[in-house]
Amino acid sequence: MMKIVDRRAANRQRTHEAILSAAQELVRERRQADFSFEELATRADVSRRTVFNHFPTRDDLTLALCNDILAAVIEDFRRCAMEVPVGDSSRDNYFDAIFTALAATDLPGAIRTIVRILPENETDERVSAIMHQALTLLDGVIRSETMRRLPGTDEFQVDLFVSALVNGLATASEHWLKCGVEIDQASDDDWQPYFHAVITQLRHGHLTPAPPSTS
Amino acid sequence: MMKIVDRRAANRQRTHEAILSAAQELVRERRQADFSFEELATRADVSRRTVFNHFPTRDDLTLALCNDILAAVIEDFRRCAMEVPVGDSSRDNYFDAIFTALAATDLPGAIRTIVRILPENETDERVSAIMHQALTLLDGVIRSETMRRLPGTDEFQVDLFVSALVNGLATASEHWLKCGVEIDQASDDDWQPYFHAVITQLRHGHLTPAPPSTS
DNA sequence: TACACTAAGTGCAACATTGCACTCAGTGCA
DNA sequence: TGCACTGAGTGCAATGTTGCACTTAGTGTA
Repeated sequence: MMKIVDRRAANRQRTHEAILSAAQELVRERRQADFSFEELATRADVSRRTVFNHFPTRDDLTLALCNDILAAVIEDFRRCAMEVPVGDSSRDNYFDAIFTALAATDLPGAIRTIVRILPENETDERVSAIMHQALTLLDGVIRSETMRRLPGTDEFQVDLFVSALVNGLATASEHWLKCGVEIDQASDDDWQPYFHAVITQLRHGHLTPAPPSTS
Repeated sequence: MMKIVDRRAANRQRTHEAILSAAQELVRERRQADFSFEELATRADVSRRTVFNHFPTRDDLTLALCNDILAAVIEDFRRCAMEVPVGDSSRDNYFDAIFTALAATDLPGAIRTIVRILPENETDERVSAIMHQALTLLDGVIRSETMRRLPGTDEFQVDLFVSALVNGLATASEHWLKCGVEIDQASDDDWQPYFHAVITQLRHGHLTPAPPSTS
């Protein structure tokens, strides 16, 4: 058993994760984030005061939860990307790999969950901003995978692509939310046209006519 | 999930128990108490300073360990006593029940363990005192069982019996330790004559000739 | 509409753990 | 025999958790 170098930091981290883990558990059971901080504290086996110490406002907790949800997607992406052979460093090959890995994650599930945990009276702008911020967490992992598959690519080019992909996904999620289908009842299939539109535009550029309408 | 009224007390208790539990684990693995406080802390997942906060000296820890070992015997006794029907409130019936429950505990194992965890250079007097103190923990449980099986018995009579039994066991353990057999290698059968001597004397009194020699 | 209740949020002090540096005693080795 | 090392033990301050009391905002009900 390894001796822990900084037990204080480790304990604090453990408490932090226990709170987040408990919150996720409650969201899973409730289908929304309607638990009280008291309830969360009990579930996490810490005091209510401690929950506030770690998450000064409910907003802070909500954002952290969103990040956690995306972290799971990132982990999925990483694992799936590892299972796709590197190939011949062609752009086509690379696009296939990235989109295959992305498609294999539960990104639609994550989007649904994020919507569910936001307060019901949240403004569209606020929902959109949070979704964008969460999706930008994909930035790093996609950048890494890009460097791995297309070594030597100009950094600016990489940034352009990654940025276009991440923002494309954010935009797609926005349109999905506005499509009129109750997001909580939406299936993964409902998300596919939006996802497909993003990857098609990225492959062929914006001079190519848009794919068939998503509605 | 019940809300904990005093989380501080509960957490402190949990830490205390984690340390004791870890110590027991190390004793079980090592066959003696030769672990460092550092090692104990790591096993208990607390800091070394915390171990000292809970057990200011190694002696304090040793005594607490002895108590823990006897607590297990007490729990055994309680469980076994529950399985023996109350009967007719006769003295004979009562003696049978108490001695049956006692015999079903791992009292010899507890004695062996206690000896093992004491420092090798501990004096006979010290070993004896610790053993006595530990065995007196049986006092309460035997008293309760006596009141349950012989309701209305004079309290003085109860005290006489309980005291005679507990001190008899302590004396028996002392003689067992002095019998020349390496206690660590002793079997439960080696203990039986000593145990038997105690219960016989308690049943019939000291005017009856002593049972056959224990050596 | 006023009041009671609930829950988020806040300030502050008590408490328990932790880190760190140190002393002291015992042990082993050159 | 002196020195280096190890582990028990100690003092003290930093850190994180906890308890408690309070404020504020929102909600429901008589």
